[in-house]
Amino acid sequence: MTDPTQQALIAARRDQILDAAAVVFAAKGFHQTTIRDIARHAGIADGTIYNYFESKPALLMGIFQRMRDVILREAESLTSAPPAALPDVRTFMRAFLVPPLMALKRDNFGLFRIVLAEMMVNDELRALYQREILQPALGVGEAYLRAYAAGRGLDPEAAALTLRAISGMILGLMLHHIIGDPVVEEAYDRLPDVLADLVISGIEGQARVG
Amino acid sequence: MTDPTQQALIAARRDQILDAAAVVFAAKGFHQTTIRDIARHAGIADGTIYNYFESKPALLMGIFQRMRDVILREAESLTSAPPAALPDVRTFMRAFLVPPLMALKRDNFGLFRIVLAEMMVNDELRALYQREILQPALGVGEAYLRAYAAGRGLDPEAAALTLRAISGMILGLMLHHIIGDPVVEEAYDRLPDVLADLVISGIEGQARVG
Amino acid sequence: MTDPTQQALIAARRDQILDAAAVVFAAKGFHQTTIRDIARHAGIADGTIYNYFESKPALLMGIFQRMRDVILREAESLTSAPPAALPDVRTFMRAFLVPPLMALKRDNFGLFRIVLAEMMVNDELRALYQREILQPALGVGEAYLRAYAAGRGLDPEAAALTLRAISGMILGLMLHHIIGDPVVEEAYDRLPDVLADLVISGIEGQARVG
Amino acid sequence: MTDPTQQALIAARRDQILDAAAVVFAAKGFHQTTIRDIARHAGIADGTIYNYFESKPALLMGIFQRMRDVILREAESLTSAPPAALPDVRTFMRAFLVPPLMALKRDNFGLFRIVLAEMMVNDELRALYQREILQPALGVGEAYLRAYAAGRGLDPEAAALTLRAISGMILGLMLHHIIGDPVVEEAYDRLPDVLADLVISGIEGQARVG
DNA sequence: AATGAATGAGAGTTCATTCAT
DNA sequence: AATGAATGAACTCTCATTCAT
Repeated sequence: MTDPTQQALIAARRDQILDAAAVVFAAKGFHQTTIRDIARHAGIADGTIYNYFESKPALLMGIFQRMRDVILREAESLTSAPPAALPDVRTFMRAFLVPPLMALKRDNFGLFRIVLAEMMVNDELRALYQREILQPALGVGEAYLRAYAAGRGLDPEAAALTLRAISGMILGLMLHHIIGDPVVEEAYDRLPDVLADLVISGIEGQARVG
Repeated sequence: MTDPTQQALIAARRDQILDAAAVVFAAKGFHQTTIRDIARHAGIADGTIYNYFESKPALLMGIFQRMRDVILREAESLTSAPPAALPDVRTFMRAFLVPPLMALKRDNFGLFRIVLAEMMVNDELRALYQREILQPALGVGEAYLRAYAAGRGLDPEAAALTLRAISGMILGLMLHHIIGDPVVEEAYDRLPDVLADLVISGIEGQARVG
Repeated sequence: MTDPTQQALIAARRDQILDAAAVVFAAKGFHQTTIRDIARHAGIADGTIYNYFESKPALLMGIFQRMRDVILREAESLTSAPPAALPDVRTFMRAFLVPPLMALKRDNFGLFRIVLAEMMVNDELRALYQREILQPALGVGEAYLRAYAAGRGLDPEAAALTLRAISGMILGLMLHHIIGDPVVEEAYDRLPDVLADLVISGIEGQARVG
Repeated sequence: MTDPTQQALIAARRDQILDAAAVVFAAKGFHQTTIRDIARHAGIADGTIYNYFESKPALLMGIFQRMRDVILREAESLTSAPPAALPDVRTFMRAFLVPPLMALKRDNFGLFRIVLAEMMVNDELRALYQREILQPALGVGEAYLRAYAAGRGLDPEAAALTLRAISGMILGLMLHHIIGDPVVEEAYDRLPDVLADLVISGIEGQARVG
């Protein structure tokens, strides 16, 4: 049961199945994909999938949890960095903007599209995203922004909402890309810089305006 | 065939069906909704729906096209206003931000959720949104922003991307609301103001930075 | 909804399906029968069955309820007879024995076999049989036996158990037939007489013994 | 191959599996039970079962054959008793009635329920029961009854049918218990006496009537 | 034009059985 | 001999769509 070789085999098979599911889901969408599609793509029998996953939705959850694990691991290396002093705004902003934008680009937007679509309709998935990805990410950002605001005499209460605006901007631009806006598609790689400029100016502007 | 009474009757029936479909889709999602659900909710027979719509996806397209018509009509009143002089930034920004944010709030985010979800997966719907809603809206904004940039000696080439950032911010914050971020839920009505501040400062900042 | 023609059509279709189900169940058993078997035998599509019945077990319940209705109708003609005086023992005994023995013979034991088999395993079916067939039948018999015992100075408390013995005898002999005991098969038609003799002597014997 | 230690091991494993199968079948029914259920309950692997039994139905046959062996062994001690003189009727009747009634009570009616259910549908099982249990038991009884009838000047031809009536009564009362008749449940232990009384009177009555 | 019963392809899932280890 | 992962045929049930009335 705790035989490490067995564990590895099981994990490998799970991964094999999730890999296949991810590819097919990304290509055809969750509802358009059949279990048989996934099994064929993984080179296994239909029934085998059910030795590793409860149901078809469980496959999506499995994919999502793998995504989350990757993100968390990346985030850790970010957070665990020496928090000696606050990094300067631009450094922080880029550290906040780059990972999600690039993570998405890496998998070609395919999976995110599917997960996002299903999230609109699947309460469990939505709650999971909200709890395990969105809130933690916002938490890190909010802590920095509050500290920054405090040091500049800005209204720290605005931090939470400003952060949502920034995070929303990221999310929204990824959506633009998915939807197929050619401008965003073409300039996607320049987004971190452009956004950082815009946001930093925006925040500093709040100082003058506030 | 072109009997106006007939036409009106047909239009009324189509609306009745789309109304029912909108309610049920919003409540249960597109795939979870059956034609029977919609027929029952509209108080008609299943088969009748097929006298007015080709298929189940066609219902979603129908809903979407009605949404588009409403939006276009609203936009018209905006654009057709005397373009004598450029409005000031804040006025324009609010005119750009408020309609989508409020349109969504009006229908309780239900339909947008469904349309968005299906857009991720349905090429036709995605193209339609891109072509008939997103690009026109961006076009209006971009025209203003270019003019504004020109008048201020800013880089007009940045306008397109900046506008996407703004538009993405709107989209992303609506997503935040749908996903259930409590901060956005609570402060939703203040978003236009906060965003306008942020964006205006951001743009003006670009002037200094650039 | 209450259109009598519609009602008749629906009832006819239900009957058509139950007829087919009864034939196939009797031939192959409940679990060995597929919905497709039944549909084919009824000359309809698989899906049509589900317009009239919730599920496969519901078909068995439907069959059972029809059986019950037939039995009740027969029993009514028995009970509603002028209860002026108690019939003599032999008359009553035969009236008690003949209907179940003959009802079974009529349908060739096939359905009873299936219903009995499923009753062993299906709580709902068992409860229904117990409540709607067994107990009512026993009730009628017990009333007579108590009256008879009272009139003869016998222990009326023994009536309940004696009646179960008689009823059990009927059930058991039907089982013998189903199992294929050649003696019972051959003499099945003489059973009412033989049993009546045995039982009457047995009861009267209780008088002397008691 | 004929290594006695091996043989014993194999027999032990077979018994272990049948024990598990008996428990699970009794609890959930034959069709509701999976091979995995049985394997888990026996603490072995699914595949191991197939080293000892051909198929799932073969497990039921195995259980049944063990039941038969027990019954035969019990019957032997009955039959092998000094057949010097005929026992008196009451003694014989109780010897005929008690074993099946008590055997059933012992295993809580669970297995019998399942075996009976499957017997209705499984020809092989039915034939086995008929050939190896029912007919032998009836044979013993019939021999006695014929001798008894001969000694009393009764019609020996009635013996066969009368015996079926008695045997049927036993079977039927066990069914009543399984179906859940509260009267039979409560008085189950008194059945041998009540039945013996009824039957003896019945038989003797035949003498007077005949 | 409206109906809704009929259709049947196709879905997700189960599980008896096999067989490489 | 024991294992249990893999298999895939077969199942029940759903539902978009059709069409005779």
